[in-house]
Amino acid sequence: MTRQTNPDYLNGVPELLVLQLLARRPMYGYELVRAIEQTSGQVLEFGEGCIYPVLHRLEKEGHLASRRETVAGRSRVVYRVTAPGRKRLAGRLAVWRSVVAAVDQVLQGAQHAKSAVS
Amino acid sequence: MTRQTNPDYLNGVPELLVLQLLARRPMYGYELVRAIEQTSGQVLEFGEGCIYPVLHRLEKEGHLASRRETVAGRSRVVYRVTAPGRKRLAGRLAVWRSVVAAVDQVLQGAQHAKSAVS
DNA sequence: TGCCATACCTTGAACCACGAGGTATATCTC
DNA sequence: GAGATATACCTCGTGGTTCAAGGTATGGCA
Repeated sequence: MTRQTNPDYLNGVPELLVLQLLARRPMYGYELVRAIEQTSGQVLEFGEGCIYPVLHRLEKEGHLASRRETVAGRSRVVYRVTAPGRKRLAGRLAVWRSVVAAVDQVLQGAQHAKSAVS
Repeated sequence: MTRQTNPDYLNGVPELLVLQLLARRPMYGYELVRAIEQTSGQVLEFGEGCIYPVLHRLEKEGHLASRRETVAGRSRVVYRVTAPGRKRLAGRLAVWRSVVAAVDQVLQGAQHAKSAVS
């Protein structure tokens, strides 16, 4: 009960951030987990158990492509965004912005959004 | 797969909006569903199957209080926010804003938040 | 040698929005 | 007055997703 751990409001956010970060430059899973953590100032902390499944799913859907790389004896799976992936990113980004705008509208207004007039 | 219906990013949003709308004035369930739909410009469409459970849970937790009302032969359950409810609203609002800020930070920045030089 | 950080992965549980379905009354239409 | 529509309440089952925890393996450091 109570569910006091993490804040929520996060549904779909991992995928959005993964796509955006990878659109900037190819990265590997462990790196992504750290990048999200640091860049958000520790506000967003998606574990590996969240990020890896997202990566695998996106790759299976054709939105990401992966390539194995070995650096200093360590094997990494580096992901990059494909063309369909960029389209998906654009879509998810638009949805995110519209949702945030809609929530803010309900939070603030409510009185003026009724039916134009005033 | 597919899951193309609604955008997501919505986890916990219904509770936030319900608390905020009720903090403005008491309302009943059906009215809340409509209000959210209209005010958000049809972007957010939480069904009754989403709102009613939220209302019941919040009331059970003491964040809402209800009162039966009969208008034109129609029975309504009107909810209002309690003092603990207002505290919860403040908290959820703060979390929402911090999450949105964090997501935007990751979406935009990332290059300057790294660690200076490379 | 032992420990920690890196780097990958899977599994199980919990949660939540959603759709579909169910009841009942008032009003509007034909 | 018969039927459809709108109001108003409610519950249940499903599916997707985040999260915590655990599991494997290698390299660097003390």
